[in-house]
Amino acid sequence: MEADPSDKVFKALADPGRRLLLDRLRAEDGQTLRRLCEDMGMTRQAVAKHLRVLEEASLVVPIRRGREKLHHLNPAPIQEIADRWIGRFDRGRLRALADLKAKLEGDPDG
Amino acid sequence: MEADPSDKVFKALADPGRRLLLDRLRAEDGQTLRRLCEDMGMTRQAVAKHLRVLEEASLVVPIRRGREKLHHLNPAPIQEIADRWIGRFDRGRLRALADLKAKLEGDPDG
DNA sequence: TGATTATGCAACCGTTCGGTTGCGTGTCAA
DNA sequence: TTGACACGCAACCGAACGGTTGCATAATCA
Repeated sequence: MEADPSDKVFKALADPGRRLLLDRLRAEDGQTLRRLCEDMGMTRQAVAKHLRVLEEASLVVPIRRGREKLHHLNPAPIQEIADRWIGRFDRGRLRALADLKAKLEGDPDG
Repeated sequence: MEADPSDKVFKALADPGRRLLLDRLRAEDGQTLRRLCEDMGMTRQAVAKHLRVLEEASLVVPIRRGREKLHHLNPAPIQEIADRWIGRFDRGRLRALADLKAKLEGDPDG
């Protein structure tokens, strides 16, 4: 039902825990699940679920190394969103905000 | 519990319907609720709920005009995310993707 | 005034989400 | 070979989500 491929990325980014995981992988790439569980305040299985969501959004690429699974960050989908989607709201439109503020202040009854 | 002010923005962007509403407001700013309901495939109340989420994320600013409510797009929070958060995953890191691909291809067993 | 229009409010409902517990499987090391 | 370690799988649970229906309220117009 959902054709937009970037939808998974948006949904994956919607959770603060998952954003934290991305931050941690950015700080140190290729960490193991056990390692990523530290200071997350939740069980290993919960973290594994979050990582799975990130994997399905292609934000994290897992590499099996013997009995452990190294998680690698893939920033490409985020850049894609920044370029394709957020780029639409370019800085030129930010001028509209000033206009809006002026309108709000000059027309207090709404 | 959630201190991050940008969390609401991420969550608001997580729904494709809400992203569509932002797109429509980008195409034509200051639309009424009734207008925004057209071709959304859901009831007015559902659209109103989505708009409320966008308002609480400061992505949409409503202005009452008599009995109707004009919805104005505020791209600032999106730019904020693009600058503050997505900016961390700068293009320099995209080189890591090539390295990762090489690693995956050169080490097929994972 | 009275009908119509634009919106708000609230209860309700099925599904998804974030998290847990419990158990199974494969890998490494003594 | 045995035990510990890293991980996967699945059932379960409460809360949040996306959407509906029904009714109330305020502004406009004939």
